Amino acid sequence: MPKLDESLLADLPPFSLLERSQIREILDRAVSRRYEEGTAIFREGHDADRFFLLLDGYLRVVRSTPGGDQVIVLHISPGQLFGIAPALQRDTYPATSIAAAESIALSWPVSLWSEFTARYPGFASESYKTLGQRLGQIQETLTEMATQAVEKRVACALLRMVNQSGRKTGEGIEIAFPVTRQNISDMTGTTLHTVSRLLSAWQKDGIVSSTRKHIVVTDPHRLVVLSGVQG
DNA sequence: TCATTAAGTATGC
DNA sequence: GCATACTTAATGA
Repeated sequence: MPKLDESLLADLPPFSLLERSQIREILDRAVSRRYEEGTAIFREGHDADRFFLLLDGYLRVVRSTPGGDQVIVLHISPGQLFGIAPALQRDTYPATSIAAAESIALSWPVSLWSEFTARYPGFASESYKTLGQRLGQIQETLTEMATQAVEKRVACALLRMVNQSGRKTGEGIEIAFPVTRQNISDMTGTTLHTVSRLLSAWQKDGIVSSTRKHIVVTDPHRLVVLSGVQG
């Protein structure tokens, strides 16, 4: 187990109000683990015995329908808590978390949740704040799915990933983790064929540039226009 | 407008 | 060289 430094947590919202010594206590009780791309950190319906913090990498949060197809509910970026079933009064995980890229996460036993929220100022409020933000985002994409045409949904999905993980390159802003057409169709409720056609067309128009599992948005503004922000 | 089917090419371990 | 990712056209709801 590598030695963990306090500076890992000091700047993250759930810990930003804490003393150095408090962060040390929290870190001393954490387990750090690395996850290969494609690995599940935990699965929907399983016993929620731990909660997690993503230090590095990206996660897909996935729910499976009875029919067998899966829906990508949201993505987790570094610095975010996840698998916080105890905050939802649940004893099983409501969704599956998969490493979209190689990732590193800390985790603690759920038994520590009540202790953390009680002892550390700001931990609880920050946790519920991120939960609230996630709920809002899910509701937004839900109404988007119900009301918008496929092209707009795919444009929105790309923009969301860019906003969450985008890094600037020479040609534009690239999505920082591997994404397939299938992944995007799982986020937008369409087929990989439709996503492929849209991306091909946008590439021809100079809006995006993509290779296998890798997408760069070369003209974010036009993608925003396609996403149908009203105006 | 979009899913489905089907049949192909490209890419990377 | 095989599995996986991706492309494209045709058809029909």
